[in-house]
Amino acid sequence: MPIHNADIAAIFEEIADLLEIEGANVFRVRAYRNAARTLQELGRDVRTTLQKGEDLTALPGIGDDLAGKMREIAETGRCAALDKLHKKLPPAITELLKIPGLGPKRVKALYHELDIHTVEQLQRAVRDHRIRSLAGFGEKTESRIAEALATHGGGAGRFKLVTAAQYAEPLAAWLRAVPGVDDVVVAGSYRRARETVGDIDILVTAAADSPVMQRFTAYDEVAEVLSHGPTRSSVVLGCRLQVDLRVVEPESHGAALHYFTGSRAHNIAIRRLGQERGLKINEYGVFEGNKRIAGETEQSVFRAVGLPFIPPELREDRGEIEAARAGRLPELVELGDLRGDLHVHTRATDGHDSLREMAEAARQRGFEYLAITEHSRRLTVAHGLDPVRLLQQIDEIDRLNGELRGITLLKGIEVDILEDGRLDLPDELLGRLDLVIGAVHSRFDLSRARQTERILKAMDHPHFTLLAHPSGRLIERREPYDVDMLRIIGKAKERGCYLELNAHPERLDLLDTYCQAAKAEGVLVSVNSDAHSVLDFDHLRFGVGQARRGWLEKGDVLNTRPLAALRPLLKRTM
DNA sequence: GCCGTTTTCGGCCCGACTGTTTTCAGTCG
Repeated sequence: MPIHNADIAAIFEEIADLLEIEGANVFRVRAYRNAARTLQELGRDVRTTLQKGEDLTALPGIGDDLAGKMREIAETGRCAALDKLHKKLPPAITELLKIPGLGPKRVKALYHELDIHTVEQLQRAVRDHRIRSLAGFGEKTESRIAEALATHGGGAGRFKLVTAAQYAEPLAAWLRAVPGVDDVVVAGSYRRARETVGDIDILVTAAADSPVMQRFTAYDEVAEVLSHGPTRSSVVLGCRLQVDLRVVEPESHGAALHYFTGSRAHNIAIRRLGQERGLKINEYGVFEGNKRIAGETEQSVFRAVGLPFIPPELREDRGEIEAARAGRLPELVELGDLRGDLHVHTRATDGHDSLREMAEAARQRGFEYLAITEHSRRLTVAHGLDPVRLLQQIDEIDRLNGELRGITLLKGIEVDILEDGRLDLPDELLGRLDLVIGAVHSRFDLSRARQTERILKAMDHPHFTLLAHPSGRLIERREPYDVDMLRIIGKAKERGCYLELNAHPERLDLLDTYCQAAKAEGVLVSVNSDAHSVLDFDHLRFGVGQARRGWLEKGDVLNTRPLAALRPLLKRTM
C-alpha cells in the first residue's frame, strides 16, 4: 500500500490531536498541524521528492524532526512517535475532539477522571449524568454534549459552494434591508470561492444602534441560535448550515472583511508581518500602539504591511504573500474574459435543450463560440452518440452555422476513454471534428498505475484535444479516482493538448492546486460549463472562481481566446 | 517543533462568547 501525502498528513493530525489532549506545548501541536496542511496542499508527492533526494526541510514549516518522520512514514507506513502516544492514550479518543464543545482539556478530563475514551462511553456517562459533576463541567455543558451526540455522525459536513450560495445570498439580501445597515458581505471560504464551505461568515457594517443582530437571529430559516452577542452571533439554519454574523462599524470594515475572509493561515501570516513592523492587526483595524493606522478598507490593511491588494481566492498562505511582496501577483482571470464554452450537451443525448437554444443562450452571454460535445455511444445511460448519429449532428451544426449570426458552433464530442485507453469512436470520425474531449466515465476503481496509463494512452491519440473533469470526483459524493495527475499534466505539455476545469458545481475539477501545476508547465486550462441546459451556463462563475484559486490568468485559460486564435490551438492537437 | 535583516533562544495571531466561575478557562473561528 503506497503512502501518499494525505496518509502522512493524517498521521500528523492524529499526533497533533493526541499531543493536545496530553497538554503539550501549543506551538508544538501547531507545527504538526501546519506540516499536515503543507502536505495536503503540496503539488507533488513526498515519495517522489524523497526518491529524487530532495531536501524536505526546504518545505515551509518542515524541520529536521518532521522531515525525518515524513521519511519514516513514507518508507515504513508507521510512525514511532505515534505508536508511543498510543501507549499513553487510546486511539479512539481523538474522535471525542470532533464533538462540538469538547476540546483537548475536557477530553483529557473525561479520560483521566471517568476513563471515557470512546463515543459510546461518553453516551453512557451523559445518560447517567456523570459528566456534570466534573470540575469545569456543569449541567449546561452536559446537555450540550448530549445534544451534540444525538446528531453526531449525522452532522452537516461541508456544503457545496452553489448550495451555500442558495442560502447565503437571500439571507444577505434580507440583512441589507435592516435599518442602519451600510453593507453586507458574505466573507469566509465563500468569498474565497472554496469548492465547499463548512459555514457561512457574514460581515455587516452598521451603526452601533442597528437592530441587525436581533433581525438575524429572528430570520425565519434559523433553527437554532448557538450564540448571541452584541457583535457576534451564530445560528444554524434548518438545512444544518451554520451562519456566523459579525457586526462592525464602518471604520473597521476593511480590517474585519480581511479577517473574516481568511483563510486562517493567511491571516496569521499577515499578522506576523504586522508584528515585524510593530503593528497589531485585529478585526477592528491595524494599530500602532493605541493608534489606528488602517482598517477602513482591505487595501489599507495590506498597504500597512507593505503589500498590494491580494484577491480573496489567493488567500491560503500558499505563496501569495511572497508573490505580492515581489510584485508577482497574477492578474486573475475573470468571468468576462471567457469568449466561449467548449463543453456542452443538448437534447441529442442527456441535455434538456436543443442545439439552437443552446447556441442562442451562449450568444446572449456574449460568447463568440460554443462547442457541442455530446457523450459517445458507450455511455448508454446518456444516449451517447454512435457514428451515425454523430454524423447527423455534424450536418445539423453545419446547417445551423449557416443561419446563426454572432455565434459559431464548433463540432466536438465528449468521447469515453475506454478501460484500455482506446477512444469510444473511430479515428476517421474523430478526425472530422473541431475538438475531441476525452472523459473517464467508468472503472473508477482501477489502480493508480492502470488508471494513469489508461488516460495517458488516450491522450496520445492523434485527435485528442482536451481531458474532461480530470480527477472524476463528485464533491462530497465520490472521491477522485487514483491517478498521477502530474504525469497527466506532463503528457498534456508533451502532446500540446489541454485540461478542462469543469465548472459544474459538483465537479469543479481540475482541482486548484493542479491548476497551478498546469500553469507552471504552460498547459492551458479550459473553463467549461458542461451545460446540460441553457441555465447551466451560470455554473461558469464557480469554474472561474476555482480557476482564480488556481492562480490562472486570462492567458492561462484556453477559452479566453477569440475564435480566430482558438482554431489553430485546437488544430495543433488534431 | 519551527525559525532567524531581532539568528541557536525565545518567541510563535487575536478576540468573542459561554459556562462555571467570582476573575477566568475553554472553545471556537
